[in-house]
Amino acid sequence: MATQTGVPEVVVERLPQYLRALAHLKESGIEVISSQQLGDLLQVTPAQIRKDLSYFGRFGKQGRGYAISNLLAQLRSILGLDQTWNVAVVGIGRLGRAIISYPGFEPEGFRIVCAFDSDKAVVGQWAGGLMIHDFSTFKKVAGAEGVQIAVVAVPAAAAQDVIDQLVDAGIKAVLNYAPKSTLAPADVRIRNVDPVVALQSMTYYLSAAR
Amino acid sequence: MATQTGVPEVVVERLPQYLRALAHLKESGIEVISSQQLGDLLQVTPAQIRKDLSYFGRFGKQGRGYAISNLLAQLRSILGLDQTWNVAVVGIGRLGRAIISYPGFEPEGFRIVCAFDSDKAVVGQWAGGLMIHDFSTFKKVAGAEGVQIAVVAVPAAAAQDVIDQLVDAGIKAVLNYAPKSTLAPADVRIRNVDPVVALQSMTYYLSAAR
DNA sequence: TAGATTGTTAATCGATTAACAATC
DNA sequence: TAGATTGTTAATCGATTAACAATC
Repeated sequence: MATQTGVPEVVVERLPQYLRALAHLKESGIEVISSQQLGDLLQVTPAQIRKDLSYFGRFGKQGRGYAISNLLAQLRSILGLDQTWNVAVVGIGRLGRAIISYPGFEPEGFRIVCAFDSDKAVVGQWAGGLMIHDFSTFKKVAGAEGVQIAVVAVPAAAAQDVIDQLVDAGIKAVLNYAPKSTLAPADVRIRNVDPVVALQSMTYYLSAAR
Repeated sequence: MATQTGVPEVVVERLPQYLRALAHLKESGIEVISSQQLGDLLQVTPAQIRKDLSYFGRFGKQGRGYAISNLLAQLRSILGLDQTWNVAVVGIGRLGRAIISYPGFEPEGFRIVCAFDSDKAVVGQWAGGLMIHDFSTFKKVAGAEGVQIAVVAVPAAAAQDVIDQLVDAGIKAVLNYAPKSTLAPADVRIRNVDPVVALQSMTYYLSAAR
């Protein structure tokens, strides 16, 4: 039995970029695109696009390129975006409320179905149409709501503890807005959204002539 | 003359992570740390930490490790964080206002000094203590304010046009919140903050058993 | 001094790119 | 058919890791 190496994570992370560009092209009425043209658009080499796609199947036609509608559907299916995902938001402060109100999730199939906080003064209130639950009830409430993904928007000092409890409740995917690098078991995916860290690596290039 | 290869970008992007962990350790009163201990904390190999740091200098002591205060100061200096950076926010909708009000930038040395929008109904209003300028006046106003970094929070459809104009005004670093991959000259750094893209690569691992 | 840990070189690993036969 | 472009293999490139002499 051959060892299943799997698809490199860096490849999986590029697929949503392809998806977005293709969706945009489709809206413009374009029906077919070559790896060369898509590469020009995204500033990656055509070889990389073809190699990336080849991990998953053969989606193109020689001499012609890729049918955009078909490739879109294939990528959506590969990424698991042909279904709706139920999301819980933990930490309903200023940032958590902005996340709940952000209109960009729902059209992409991410439905925020419940909200949690551990501050008794906030629990029981409503935010963006959702009742705020006590975080200590996460496992029960999130389980009942079929939550598969958690968004963490708590203060840095609380982030690790919250993530430990999410892991304990069986959550396997966390979008972390807390400015803290956190640890989780290898089978739990964490993506950090951290504008300050993003800025801090750009200033390196702004300082002096580099 | 040897070709100056420069520091790999992936190394520069790890430095803020080191910085954050070290700042946290310092607050806990810890004064010295080995690459082994820091690696355990961040889940990277000690060899990687030593190699990364070696691009910039020799900051440790054999047999002992790194003096945290000193390493922090060195990293801050390397990243250009021993100065304040002036930031402009472009696009003052719901998201732009949340960014202006986000309390995490100022303590890290990123000062939001001006705000822009191109909607005449919004220009002239105030948001978070800043008057909203017409984006057509960006070059003049941002120049006068000494802006070095722009944050883009406009709709996807407007993002490329806005970034073109920022580049034209001499901006070399853009933090892009618009859900769109954008192009810019090689000497202009762009970092994308895009929670939907982050979610879309996690769902791959959630679908089926991978 | 003995023990620990750095800084750096060399080996390994994995990702990207180039090249081209297959084929639309 | 001639031209274009895929899918895939092999070559290249670059990043990570292991190993260890130097040295605190």
